[in-house]
Amino acid sequence: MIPSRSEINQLHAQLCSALSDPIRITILYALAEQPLNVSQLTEHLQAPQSTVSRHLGILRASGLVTFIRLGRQVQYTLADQRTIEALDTLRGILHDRASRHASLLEPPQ
Amino acid sequence: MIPSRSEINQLHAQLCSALSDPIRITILYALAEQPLNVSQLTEHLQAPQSTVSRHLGILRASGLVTFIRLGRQVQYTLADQRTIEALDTLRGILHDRASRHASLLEPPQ
DNA sequence: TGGTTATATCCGCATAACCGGATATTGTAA
DNA sequence: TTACAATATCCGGTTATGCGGATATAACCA
Repeated sequence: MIPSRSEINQLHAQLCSALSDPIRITILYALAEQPLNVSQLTEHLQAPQSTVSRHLGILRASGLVTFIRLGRQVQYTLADQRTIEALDTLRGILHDRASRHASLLEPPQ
Repeated sequence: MIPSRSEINQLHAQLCSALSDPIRITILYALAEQPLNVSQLTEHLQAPQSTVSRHLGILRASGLVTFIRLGRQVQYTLADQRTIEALDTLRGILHDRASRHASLLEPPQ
């Protein structure tokens, strides 16, 4: 069954919406450095454990992270480095936007 | 004023959430080909005009598109080609996921 | 088994996002 | 001006998303 263009856009949008939360973005960048378990992420994010777990559930459901149980911890791993690539590309847009605004405040050379 | 990391992530998430709708994704890919006015987009999307206009408003607010009035039309343009770059990167993830699933259904070589 | 730790899920509530018909606004041309 | 075309905004209703305390589940240890 070949997915229609609109079905692809639907999935594409779902993937983007998994990225559209500051906590989830923070989690993804943290996991890009190294796999981490829920306690470590909770510590790093300074957010309630249930909140972190909920966001991890969303990232899991979207396939952006994988996890394995290690004893009583659950360790999460970034599933695909391209996620960071895409986030970095978008961050580049923000960066340029910011520096353009900043330059308006500077005196002309 | 240097934005904090969490402020950046907030903006980053806002940018992603502008991408997290199938209609807006379709609009962005269409504008990547050429600038289009609202009527042309409405025709292309086969959606109510008010819906298209609302989505364009969101893309405008997020800075992903720009527009100029040409007579009584308003022509929209993709603001930054990197938007498509990021979308394509994410689409690559989807693509690989799909072909991985598909290969499970194929008989082994 | 009983207790403790790590994580996930539940729940009620608050906020945000989407939809599309109806209406307002803006521009053009007769 | 009046009429029409193109676009934006309003409105009310529905659905999705986020929050975090409380609770359930799973694994480990004594």
